[in-house]
Amino acid sequence: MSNLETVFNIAAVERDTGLSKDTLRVWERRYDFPKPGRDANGERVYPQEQVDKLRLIRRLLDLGQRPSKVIPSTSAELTTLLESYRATSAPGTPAVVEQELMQYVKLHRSGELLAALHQGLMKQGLQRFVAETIAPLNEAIGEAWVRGEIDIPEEHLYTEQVQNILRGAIGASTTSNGRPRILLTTFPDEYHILGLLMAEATLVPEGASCLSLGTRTPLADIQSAAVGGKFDIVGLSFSVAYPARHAIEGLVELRDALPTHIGIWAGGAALKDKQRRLPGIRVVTDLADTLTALREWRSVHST
Amino acid sequence: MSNLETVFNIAAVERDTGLSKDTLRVWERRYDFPKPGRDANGERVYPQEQVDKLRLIRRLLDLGQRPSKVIPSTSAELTTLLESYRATSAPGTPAVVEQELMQYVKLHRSGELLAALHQGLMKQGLQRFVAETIAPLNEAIGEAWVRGEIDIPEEHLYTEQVQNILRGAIGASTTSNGRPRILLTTFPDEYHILGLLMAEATLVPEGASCLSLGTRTPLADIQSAAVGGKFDIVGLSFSVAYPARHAIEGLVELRDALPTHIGIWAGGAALKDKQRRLPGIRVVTDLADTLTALREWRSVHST
DNA sequence: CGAACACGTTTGTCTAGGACAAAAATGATG
DNA sequence: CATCATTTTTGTCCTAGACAAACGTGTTCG
Repeated sequence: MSNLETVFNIAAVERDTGLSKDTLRVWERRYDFPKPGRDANGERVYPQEQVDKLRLIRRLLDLGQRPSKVIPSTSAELTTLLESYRATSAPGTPAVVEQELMQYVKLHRSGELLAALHQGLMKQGLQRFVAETIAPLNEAIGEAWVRGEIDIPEEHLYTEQVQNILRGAIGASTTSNGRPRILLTTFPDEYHILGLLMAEATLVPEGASCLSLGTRTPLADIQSAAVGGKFDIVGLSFSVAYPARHAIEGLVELRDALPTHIGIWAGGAALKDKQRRLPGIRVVTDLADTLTALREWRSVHST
Repeated sequence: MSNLETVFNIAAVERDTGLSKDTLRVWERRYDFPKPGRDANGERVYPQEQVDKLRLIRRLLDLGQRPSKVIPSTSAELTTLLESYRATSAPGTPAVVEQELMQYVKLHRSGELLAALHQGLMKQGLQRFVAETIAPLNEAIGEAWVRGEIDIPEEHLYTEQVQNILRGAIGASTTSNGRPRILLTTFPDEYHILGLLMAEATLVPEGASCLSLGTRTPLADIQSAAVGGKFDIVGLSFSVAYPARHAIEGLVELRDALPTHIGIWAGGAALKDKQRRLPGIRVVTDLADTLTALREWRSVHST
């Protein structure tokens, strides 16, 4: 049996952590971490543990820490630090159901997971199910991922099951003539689709007609699809891992490329507190705010 | 609206064209194009026309052209070349329904597309719908893409709608205790999911219990998921675009990493005629063959 | 006491050319 | 014709220096 000792090249680490190749190299130069090995060709080879630590660091940077502070710490210290954030922020979200679902993910109980999700959907209805079950669960999964408690296949399994549930429910309640007409997609280097599906699941029951292009649409194509399809709004989703700077640059460029009568809504953790750098763009802070944005649009466009 | 002379920095060009910064710089060195200006800080500044030409080039590369051939040409010549692709490969004579669906894709009639797909599903049942409608349509879409008749957003739109339909239908007929237990996924650099969904839609009605991990699962994770989840079979899907050599290497490595009692099924256009280089792996030629493989497994494992 | 400004530090991205392996094209051989 | 070996093409990685934007800190002023 061959050894599948997991190592990563620099491109893979960029994908997994959201830290650019340039950043990874300059950190190595300045802070002496990460310290990858080299293969026969002199190219960097990152072991699993260093990638894990980089993910922890990335998470702390998103929380406002600075590289020089966190990079020298050990993984254990970083985990403690992350948990201290967790303690301060989470006000009353006990969620027994959430813990149960999380267990199914960790134990690969896909059957039970699907059944429990289905049950939640039936009980709460699509919108509440998404807002009260899926969204918090997403966050819990993200945190567990950073803490190394869950793995890629577990995250894949989770994403697949949620997609199965949400796409089924969206398909059942879809309308094609409602207003506004909303085009949903992501930028080319964003792979995460759950944000889009959650937005669609929130908007469709309100009578908006949503069209999702899935992930990874080039900017020029977003523009031509929006104009050609006579959409009122373009909705973009950014996961935590998406570099805020990229998001802002891309959004500004898109705003410039679209006629002013087409609105842009941008949502996701990467854009928290970035509204002031995004004139002409509606930053959607969470799913409830998505509904607020919808009401705003309708009150402005009612004649 | 945008100011008269819109210019782009290298990061923006990477976003807009999908060509990496490294590639842009090395082309400039080797082919003397693109030839961006420089700002006060000595950094590249790309004018609109060069970005437009880069997009044309990108498109031609996707169609199989090589950089050294196309980069020296003018934009006008490239446009002509692109149009020649449309003219050359005459489309065969696809079925009437198929043509109708294709029209919906081209015209962005997502509502009608979804309705027609739904109707097809109701009329034919899941298995026949997949084999007789979706599979040929997939091929027609692929050909139209090569001919330049459809674009990235149209392909995305198609993929999304088919996913909505198939996931809904699979969810409705899923069983969790059937045999064999099949794990479905793709290798890390394969993004296309429709092959997996079609396989799942074919197998689930036969009473197999399928678990899809979605796309892009690292080899080591496929291995641990297959062993940990006590699966009987691992199913991999490869789209036309997937390099056959990579597929073969990966499959051989996976075969080596899995215990012999776990079967490997590999399907997709990339593996046509490669069976003899893949000992211990069942190459599945099409959807009908998938059912044959299932029957084979059951007759061998019936006690 | 808080806002506004100036200053030093931190940090990410850009630059140049060199190098090399994977992929494609080409030629040779069964 | 198909398979194998060789050459050319092409994308990605390398090093190490530079600099502007973001950030933190200290100072001054209303």
